[in-house]
Amino acid sequence: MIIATWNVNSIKARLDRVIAWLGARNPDALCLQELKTAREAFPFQELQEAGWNVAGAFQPTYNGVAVLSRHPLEEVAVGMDDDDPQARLVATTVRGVRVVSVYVPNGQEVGSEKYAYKLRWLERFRGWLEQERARHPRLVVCGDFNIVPRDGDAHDPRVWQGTVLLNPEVRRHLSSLMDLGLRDVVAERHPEGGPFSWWDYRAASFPRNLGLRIDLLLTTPDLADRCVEVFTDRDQRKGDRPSDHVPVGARFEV
DNA sequence: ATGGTAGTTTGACTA
Repeated sequence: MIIATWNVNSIKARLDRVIAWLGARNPDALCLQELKTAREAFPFQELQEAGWNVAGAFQPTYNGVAVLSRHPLEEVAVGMDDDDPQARLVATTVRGVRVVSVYVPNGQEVGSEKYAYKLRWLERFRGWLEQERARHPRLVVCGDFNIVPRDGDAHDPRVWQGTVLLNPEVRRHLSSLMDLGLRDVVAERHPEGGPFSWWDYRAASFPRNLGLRIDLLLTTPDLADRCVEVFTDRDQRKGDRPSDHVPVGARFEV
């Protein structure tokens, strides 16, 4: 079973690329982030015609997350609670695995209102995930965490230290999530750090490989023990109109 | 300290 995550930075701008990638990789589930479109304008028809079911949380212009699969999408949950104005979480069960697609707030700048929202969101997410995990022995949280887990996950940690993406406070929040009994399957196969999943569009960051690993798959131990391969599709940062993130995934023998 | 690019949208915001 292959499960992957990809921050596409607009599904409409990336639709051809996403459909081509789905056909080539044929994952059992793909988690998407930054759809940047209202439900009314989401390309359900194109994806359905290509064979993909969709469970999503939508809002115009910003955020938006989805899970795509050829299999039935069971027990869809949109958002952590009913009064969540930002579309940052969707969960569904695929072939007995609880799949959660998240887009953690970026936080913009330490000390800002957006950073306070990021920390509050992570706090709420921990509470939500604790309950979800209790209900689902096989669970994977996929998404853009906007947190650099280890120094080795940054091209130059000194440059990023103290930013919203890399500081002790956000790392404590990530550890707190993992303390619920979740494992970073990509990190376990790359103890030296990396591979990067995001490069800034600016300043020729990709050709200079000034990247970060911020797109993660956290799984319950049951799945982590069955993980036989992880991948980061770096080629998806190349060519015409790439996202600034690339797909990250894992194959599990279940 | 700032700017560099991209997407949505067509001005300003978010990343």
